[in-house]
Amino acid sequence: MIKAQLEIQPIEEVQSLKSRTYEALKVAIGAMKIYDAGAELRLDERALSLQFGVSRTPLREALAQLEQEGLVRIAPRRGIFIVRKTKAEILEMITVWAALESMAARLATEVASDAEIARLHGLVDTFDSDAIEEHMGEYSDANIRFHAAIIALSGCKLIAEITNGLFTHVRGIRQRTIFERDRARRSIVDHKEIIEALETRNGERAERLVREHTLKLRQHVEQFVQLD
Amino acid sequence: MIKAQLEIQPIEEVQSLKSRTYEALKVAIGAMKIYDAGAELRLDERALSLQFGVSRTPLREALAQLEQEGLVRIAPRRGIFIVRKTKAEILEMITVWAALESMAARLATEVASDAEIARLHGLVDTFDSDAIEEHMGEYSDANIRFHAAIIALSGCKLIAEITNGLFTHVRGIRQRTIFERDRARRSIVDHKEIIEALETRNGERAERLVREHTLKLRQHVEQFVQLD
DNA sequence: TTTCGTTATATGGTATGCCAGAAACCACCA
DNA sequence: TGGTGGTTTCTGGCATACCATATAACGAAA
Repeated sequence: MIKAQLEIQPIEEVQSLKSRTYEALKVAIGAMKIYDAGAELRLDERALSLQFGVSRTPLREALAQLEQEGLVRIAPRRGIFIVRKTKAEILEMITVWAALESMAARLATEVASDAEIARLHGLVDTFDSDAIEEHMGEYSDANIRFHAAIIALSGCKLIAEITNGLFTHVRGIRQRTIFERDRARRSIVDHKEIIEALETRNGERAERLVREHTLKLRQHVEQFVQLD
Repeated sequence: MIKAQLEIQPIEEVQSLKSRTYEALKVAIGAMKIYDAGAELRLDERALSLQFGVSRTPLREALAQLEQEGLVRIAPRRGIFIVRKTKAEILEMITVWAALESMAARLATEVASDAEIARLHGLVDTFDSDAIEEHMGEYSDANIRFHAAIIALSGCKLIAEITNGLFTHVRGIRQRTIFERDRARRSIVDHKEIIEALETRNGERAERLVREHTLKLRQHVEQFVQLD
């Protein structure tokens, strides 16, 4: 007998103003080109509360969370400032990223299924052609997704969480990072090697390749990106 | 000519109630044995605001930060609950720790001075004797400081920051972790090997040793610590 | 006695108002 | 004209009052 079951779907949980304000602020800050000279880094509580249409209380709680996350700095009776990361801090973030993603690669060789690993090809092989420079935008996206995929394959939620947090900060820099032709091409070669190491379940090698790959980025940023 | 200079010292910066409440709550939560069965995990805003002698506003901002940090969960109109980490989450934290500290060890071989590395002996050689079991408390402290020292030697502030955050969560577990005699003894052997790798500036080896050392802890917790 | 509906209460969510301190502004004096 | 000191204003910190909802308590009906 077939029961006519009620289609139950979770009640649309309208999030609190605090959390919605938090998200909105995060997006807004992410969209700002805070590294452009003369960018306005000051936030005004009252102005924001008007813009968002909420009172200062939930707004301030959202700001407290963003402060904890390191996105803004609250100076008592001075103002609220978007934090501009120094180059040294960016380099540290990339270093931490290297540590975490390489560990993720090692874990992936232990826990990911063959099918899951095989799916990585889709994020790399597309750009096999020599016409990379024409698809830099797409490549940049695929590049990010490739690294996120490895982290996902590790099954370690915490690594995903932390690297996500780092990404929030590094995103601003990305706008100013120039991928010259050779870097993109060599990056693809690296990615293929990484996939191969994962497929052969060579944890040691996968870890090393990912680490070295990311440290190349570190070196590149250190050498060519000007911030301060 | 010697000037009679005014001895200027920075004015005692009285922190905001928010940040002081944040610190106090963090300490209070850390001191709680939240993993004991029947432990009270619910926090009451109004009661806390009375206990701390502050209004709910700064208290709530502090709680918002703790929520961001993952120490508490705020359920709308239900209550505020101290987050009990699952065993799986603890294991992930140790994994992340392994990734970060091993990277720190690698960095330390590149940037730390000989003198700084030599100072590590002080945290290990003391326990050379076979009477470790009589000084478990001290050893536990020295053990923690040893790992913190390696991280400090890397010069990477971000690694220190993240591992500190992890430590806040793992501290609660530590109370329930039994260090049996052999683990302590073998731990000291590991530490000596690590120091030697650092002294010989063998980054590859230092990284591997630290990683394996921490993954041993992971394995131990996975096998012997019961939480859920 | 049990169950269901109603009411009361407890608890977090939000708005608002006032306060204190910092910075900007301005007037006055040298 | 330049600098100093007072005053105003702007801004975040904090307290409090009220609101909405989840849960508990209670009572009536079956």
